[in-house]
Amino acid sequence: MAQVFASEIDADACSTECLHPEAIAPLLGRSLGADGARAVGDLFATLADPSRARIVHLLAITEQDLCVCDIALVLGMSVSALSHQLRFLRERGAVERRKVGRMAYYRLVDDHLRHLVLDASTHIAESVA
Amino acid sequence: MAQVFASEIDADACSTECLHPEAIAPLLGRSLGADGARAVGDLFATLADPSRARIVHLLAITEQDLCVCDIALVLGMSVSALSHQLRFLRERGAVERRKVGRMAYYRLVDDHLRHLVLDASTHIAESVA
DNA sequence: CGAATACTTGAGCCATTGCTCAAGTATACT
DNA sequence: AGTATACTTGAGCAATGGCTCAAGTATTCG
Repeated sequence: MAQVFASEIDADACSTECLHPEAIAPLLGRSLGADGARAVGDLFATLADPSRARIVHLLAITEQDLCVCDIALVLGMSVSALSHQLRFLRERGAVERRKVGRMAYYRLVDDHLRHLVLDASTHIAESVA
Repeated sequence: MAQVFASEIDADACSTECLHPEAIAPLLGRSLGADGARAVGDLFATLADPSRARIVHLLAITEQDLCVCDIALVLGMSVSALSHQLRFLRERGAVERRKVGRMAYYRLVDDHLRHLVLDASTHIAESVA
């Protein structure tokens, strides 16, 4: 298990009195390190933008793959903006492209992302009720 | 269930030929609308920054609440930067503050967020292996 | 009271980001 | 070949975000 540890603590950094050594001692090796935090941040950044959330959600509820033009129509986005975001998603391994003639069909390949976006949207729909 | 629907489709927007009406017809009412997308985006934006991911992760693995100074020490962040992020998290209902004298103790109150960050960090630790 | 501590907050800075616009590539049609 | 279609990409721009720095509040101590 590739646990990512925090960088070593600079114990003299703080002005002593406010610390609770007994509280933080058990946490010292377990906090997210810089690499892990960046990876977690990147994962959630994928869905942190409304446009990408809509794209990923749409692909998550679709059985077949969709061409850029269809996605643009359904979401009401410009083809250019969509293509930029699809590139972003593709570089992060979230979606895959299948080219047929001059069309490009995209589908969601990251199942973790599918569950995240579907859970989140139902969770939000409930809490708004 | 407060399902959020996409804005109505401007069917004439696209230059006809590339569309797959049979593919997009079943999707038309089910895509994430602007409000839902913003809500989903806000949820994931909470964890989309490495610093916030570390803060939320730390509070997620901690039973008791922690004072600002302790968090700053464990994460190696400046107190000011930390306070800004804690304010961000507090305004979104992710964490709560308990004041004792001149200290402020924070704890995670959003269980959805706790599961998200813990699932994500284990998921990432596995995939890095 | 005044000084120190623990935290908060506003201003400003630099980096990032999501978009539009214009141009570019690749495939299909005639 | 030439044009049209489907998508991609780079440049540039306005908006956002996270940080530092400095100042401010509130509580404690002497």
